[in-house]
Amino acid sequence: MSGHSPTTHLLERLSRLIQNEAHAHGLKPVQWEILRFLRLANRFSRTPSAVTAYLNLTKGTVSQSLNALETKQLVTKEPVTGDRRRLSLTLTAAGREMLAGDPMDALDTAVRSVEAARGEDMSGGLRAVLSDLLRRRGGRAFGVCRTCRHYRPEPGAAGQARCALLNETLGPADSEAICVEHDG
Amino acid sequence: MSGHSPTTHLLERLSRLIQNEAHAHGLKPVQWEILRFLRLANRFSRTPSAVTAYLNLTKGTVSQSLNALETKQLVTKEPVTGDRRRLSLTLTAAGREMLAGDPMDALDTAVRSVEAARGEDMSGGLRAVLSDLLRRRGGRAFGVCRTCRHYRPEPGAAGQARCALLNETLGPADSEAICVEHDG
DNA sequence: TCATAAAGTATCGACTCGATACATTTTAAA
DNA sequence: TTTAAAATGTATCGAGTCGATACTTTATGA
Repeated sequence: MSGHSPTTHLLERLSRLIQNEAHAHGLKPVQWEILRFLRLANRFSRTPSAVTAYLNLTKGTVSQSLNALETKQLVTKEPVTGDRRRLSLTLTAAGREMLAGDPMDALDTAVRSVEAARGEDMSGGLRAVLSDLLRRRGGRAFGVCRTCRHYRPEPGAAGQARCALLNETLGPADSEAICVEHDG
Repeated sequence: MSGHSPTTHLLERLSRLIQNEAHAHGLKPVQWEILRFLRLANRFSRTPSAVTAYLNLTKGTVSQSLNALETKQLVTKEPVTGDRRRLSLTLTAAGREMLAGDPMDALDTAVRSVEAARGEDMSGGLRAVLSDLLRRRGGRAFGVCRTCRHYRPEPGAAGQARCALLNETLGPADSEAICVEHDG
């Protein structure tokens, strides 16, 4: 008997439920997650290798899944100028449309309603759990540009910034997007 | 851009991480979950249909997964006396041994450490989220015998009880086990 | 009794995913 | 500058996932 703590047990059950729900509209769980990542990632991070790192998948799975998404015309691939090994991924209009029917919206609704009703924000605890796990596994935690050590706000221009690592200018949208190069 | 709330996003990422970690020791995620369920379930609930309902899988997946677990000698199947359609599942000694190396122990460690450090118990909020989702989907929430409407404590005998639905006596271990028939 | 429901099995097809091998291109080192 | 090592992505294998569908056997209830 025995087993895991109540919270762990609930996370396991929620994880299963999330997997179960993620088969909607003819897409597979991983395909949904790739679409969600592409919606959130900045332009330096919309590549197969960033998807691989973020979702902790194998290169093979990502390559296959991207082919499936390309066939469904939800994502396009283009070569990157400057590095001929790389591909740049873009959500098509159909891809964004698909995200409007994201089955995970039900989870989001439940989470928002529970947090509002209980006056409790679980994100701090969950973020700590995720960081702990990723650190133990040696993975990167990722994060949005604005919180990165390479982030340099442009003095005078509100919302404008620069990435000191890639030496690229960042608009307001970039600053709030997920970046593979994020370094806390 | 935009997307889900921070908490939802973290639950999605944790779910992915949990899936990724669940490939240890030659078992697949679902196989691990079946082993965990069998460790927690009472004797009325160690059947393929209970596994199917609890994990929200299809009968086909459960049937296949149980065959795999039986081949690995982690689980045994026996016919049930009284209903010749049913099978009773039992964790073998090797199955319990396998659970000693459960990759989800890492999550449990992280959860316990974070909750202790922050003095925060997330189980209430997570339980509410899970209930909300299950209710919306029409699924049962399950639960342990002791909290069931059919639970009848045996007056005088500490820990002894009876199930009014199945008309069976329950020992202390049964009372704390998950039951498919659980009704809040 | 007899239709219906429930418990499991079997099969198909698309996808997941670790593992391995491979072709290109880039980067760093000698 | 040539060369070795690393990085990006693809291709293939094998076991498993999982919705869908069809089927068998056994219980149950009108």
